[in-house]
Amino acid sequence: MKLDDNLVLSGQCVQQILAIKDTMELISGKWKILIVVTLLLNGTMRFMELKKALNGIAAKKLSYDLRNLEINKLIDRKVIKSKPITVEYSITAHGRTLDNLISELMDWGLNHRKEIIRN
Amino acid sequence: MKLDDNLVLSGQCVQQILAIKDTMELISGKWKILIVVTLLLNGTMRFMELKKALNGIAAKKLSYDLRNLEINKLIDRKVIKSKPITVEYSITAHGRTLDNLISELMDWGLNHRKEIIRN
DNA sequence: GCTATTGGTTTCTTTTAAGAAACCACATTT
DNA sequence: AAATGTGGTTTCTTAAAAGAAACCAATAGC
Repeated sequence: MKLDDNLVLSGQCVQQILAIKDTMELISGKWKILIVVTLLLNGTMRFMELKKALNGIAAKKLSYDLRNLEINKLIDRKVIKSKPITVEYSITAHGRTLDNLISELMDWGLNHRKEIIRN
Repeated sequence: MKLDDNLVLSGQCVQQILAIKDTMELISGKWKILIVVTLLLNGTMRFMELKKALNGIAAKKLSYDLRNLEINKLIDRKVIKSKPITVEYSITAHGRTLDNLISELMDWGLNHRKEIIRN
């Protein structure tokens, strides 16, 4: 019976499916992946620089997403004791490991657009 | 000035960023990627089979997501004139091109878990 | 004393995603 | 006649994500 097969298959790859869910949770949302890409492209940036580069993001969303990315060790937050105080954000080594995934997202998206337009 | 540099950089890769957004829109949500993975693992499946394999999805969500995936040519919907009527869902050739991306999501997620647990 | 800059926080509102439950047409089985 | 299986739709409710606007502390410049 097919349903049993499904259950068996699902049972065999719980870890893999959880891994996919984990990744999706981390990168999904309207701004998170764009924040990462912006930092990858520009290197170290300050809060207001990011806000302007991301054109349209609310300060609340930016600080919220930055905190989330920091908790997950994808970006680094460094407070500079200047006057007024400035804060520098940059990608961590672990964050940089997202580049393959981001390339894949990009390549697939470009190809998908062709596929959808074609027909 | 740094802000100008950012604007220039952003200007140079509008297409790429749009491609990333496109892909994210297509795969984000709680169930869509799981539907694709389930169909990749099991081949052709009927509505009720999918519903049971996805353990917990509401019929409304399943039919909504299936329609969305079909519109984007990732899955194929085939009505079989049996009694009672049955409907078969399967991945299209284009949908199958998601496998690299899915592997990348999985690999990154597995590695991320190690990274987070480690420290 | 007034205004601007920096990096936020707080509060409130709107939009979007998701879930639960009931319903439906059609056909078969009991 | 009633129940069952199939593939949904409809309606209502809840939860989560996102946006807008006001506010704030510290400091500097005018």
